[in-house]
Amino acid sequence: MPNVTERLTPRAREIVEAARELLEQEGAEGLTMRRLAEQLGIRAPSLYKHVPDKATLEVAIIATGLEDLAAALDAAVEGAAEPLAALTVAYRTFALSRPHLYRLMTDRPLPREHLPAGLEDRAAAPLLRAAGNPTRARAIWAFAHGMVLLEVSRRFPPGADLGPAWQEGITAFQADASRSSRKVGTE
Amino acid sequence: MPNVTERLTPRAREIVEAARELLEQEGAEGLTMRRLAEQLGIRAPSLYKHVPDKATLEVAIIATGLEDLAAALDAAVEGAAEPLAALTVAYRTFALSRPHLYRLMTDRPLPREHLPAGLEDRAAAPLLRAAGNPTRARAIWAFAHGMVLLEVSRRFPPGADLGPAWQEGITAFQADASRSSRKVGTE
DNA sequence: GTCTATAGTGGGATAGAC
DNA sequence: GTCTATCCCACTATAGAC
Repeated sequence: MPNVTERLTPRAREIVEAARELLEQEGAEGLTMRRLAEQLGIRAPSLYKHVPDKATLEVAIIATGLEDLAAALDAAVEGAAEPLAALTVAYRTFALSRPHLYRLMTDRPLPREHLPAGLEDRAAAPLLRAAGNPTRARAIWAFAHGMVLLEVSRRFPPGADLGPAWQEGITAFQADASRSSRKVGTE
Repeated sequence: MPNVTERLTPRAREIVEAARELLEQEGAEGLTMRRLAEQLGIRAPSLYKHVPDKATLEVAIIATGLEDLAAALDAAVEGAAEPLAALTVAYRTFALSRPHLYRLMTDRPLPREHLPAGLEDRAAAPLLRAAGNPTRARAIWAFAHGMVLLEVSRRFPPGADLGPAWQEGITAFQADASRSSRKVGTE
């Protein structure tokens, strides 16, 4: 299983695209080779002429998701007055608009050996820049990730207003940023 | 499917206990009625004399996990000089020592109708007290939840030192707490 | 409380023809 | 590039005997 997004035949690309749609409509359990074939109007065994197995297909889906995330975050910081706030909003929007893809992307260790080189770094770069150092970037990522997952898993009490909670975290980390840059500069 | 932890026969309790162990050893996919029976030295159909179905069993597992979490957090705050720091440490310890149970507890909406009354509130109370208001409690919870999940999913870069990231978040929210209590008091 | 037998469903994947 | 036929696996759950 070599790098996945590269050297994908056009037909394979269509299959990955259909798989993403199916995943989003039906969730991870609904993503089966049989249903995917059905969505494409073919039989399941035909898929194996274009994709070696289901695991490879999932890696390809994850790769497209990371590409999209990187693009969304890049667009969000561009010329933003408050990069941290802009990034968290974009991150939340990304995740809530494709919750099942987001889960697939974060549920498991990244299949780094099978991802295009530099992709993970590209997706992480905007936040790393806004946060100033890896430690703060990780803390802020964790906050956003936790908010998003608790939101899509509907684990907060029903009716909880989450806007203020997001704002609370953003404010806390912004203040922390100025305080810690006074103290230690960048890491 | 009525409230689950109450009115469990002794044999049913043993089954739930074995299920928790199996879950932790094998992960959520390894928790099947067949394997559970095997662990107990019986056949799968025999389980159904004691437990109505698998969904009920999962709810019972979640309930025991919430009980344990509530107890761990209560113990952590008791007499702690820095309740917020103590709580995050206890939360992390809880989750990392039973990652699959933790996932099961947070993956999906809480089955509130089938949980003992007040259990969710009991588990949430220590953080709510330490945070001062629900909004901040939610933000801090999200931070801890995100850290824990990224940690157990091994999504951080390999070798990343996560102690500083935890500290960063704790510090940020502690500072935020004093600032916002000056401004608005409790919610 | 446990068993055997079994129903019913659905999954990933391969062989080989067209 | 797609098909049919098929294998083999695993799962939840029920019926009914002991």
